[in-house]
Amino acid sequence: MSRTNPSTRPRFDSLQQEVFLNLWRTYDRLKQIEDEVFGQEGISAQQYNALRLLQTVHPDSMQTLELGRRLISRAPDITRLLDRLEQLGLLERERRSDNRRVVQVRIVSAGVELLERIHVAVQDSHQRQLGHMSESSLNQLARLLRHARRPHEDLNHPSLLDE
Amino acid sequence: MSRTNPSTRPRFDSLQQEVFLNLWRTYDRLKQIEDEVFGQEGISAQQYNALRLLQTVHPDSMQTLELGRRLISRAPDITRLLDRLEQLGLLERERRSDNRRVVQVRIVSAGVELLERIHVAVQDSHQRQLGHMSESSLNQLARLLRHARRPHEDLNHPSLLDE
DNA sequence: TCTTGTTACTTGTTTTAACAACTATTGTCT
DNA sequence: AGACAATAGTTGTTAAAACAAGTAACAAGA
Repeated sequence: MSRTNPSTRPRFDSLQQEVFLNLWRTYDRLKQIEDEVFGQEGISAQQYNALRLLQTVHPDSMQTLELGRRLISRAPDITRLLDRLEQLGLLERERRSDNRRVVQVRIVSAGVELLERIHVAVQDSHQRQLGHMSESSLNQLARLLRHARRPHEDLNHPSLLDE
Repeated sequence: MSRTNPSTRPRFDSLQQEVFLNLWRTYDRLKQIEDEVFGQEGISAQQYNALRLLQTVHPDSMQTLELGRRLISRAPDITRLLDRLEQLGLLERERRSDNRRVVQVRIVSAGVELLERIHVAVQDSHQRQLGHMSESSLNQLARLLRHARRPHEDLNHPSLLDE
């Protein structure tokens, strides 16, 4: 509880709590902005993220849990997330014959087209979210965020966000 | 798209996107840590937050939508959030006689006791989340997070996080 | 080859979240 | 006073998240 000057922060129990609450609120506010874009296409940010990952390996496929691990946000419900995208005709799944436990997931043309269709709107939303910050502030913020979560990342399965 | 050196970030469409994804992932990882604490008491972080706000005015009450506006994360479903806390016997609600549209919410003793009971565990979780960062890094991070969301805050209804 | 264990999902169930539509009250304008 | 708008919640409905338990397929050792 290294508070050198309590009078400046009377409403938090600790500096760590203050930072976490700021993180939570900032995420919530910024998320709302990009959710407007995804809402218009009828998908969620998490679903978009899954499609993006599949696009990086297209026309190859990726196995279900591997995809789940690489998502920005953890997804214990990866099966049904993919169910919905499959029902929308955005991807296809196939059980692998050499190991029938594994299900391979592949984005299909309608999925690629959706990504292309909303690409500009997504970029616009990121500008609206953070376009008011300088490049150096953004780099600094990214660095601090990575530092904040580093001890909590699974080193065996780093996300594409980790350096 | 002020990317001076694209080769260092080949996997993002923009610096703004990179920062937002880092924010999302960091929030997700840190949230998981404190959710363990709340899970043991059977409440959510958002519910805990509502109780905390009510505690700040205890033994006075606060009206429903005012409480909803002050939550860290927006809560369009504030009615049912309060329903659950009321069913747990942690708060009480009363329709105001001088304006029967308004419902006043007040934390009751069981709610205060719950907050006292888990206070230490919550503080511990914040230490586990961010205890590895220096005080100056934490202050810098808090400052950048406030800067990031400033244009998106409702100036008419600032949260207690805003300076 | 027959357990026993591990892996890779699936399913069931319960909470939450999000959005829209709806009700009850009060305020305002004529 | 009556009409109309605005306020403060509530309810209905659907989608998504979280957690636990269950199933099928493969792996490894006795």
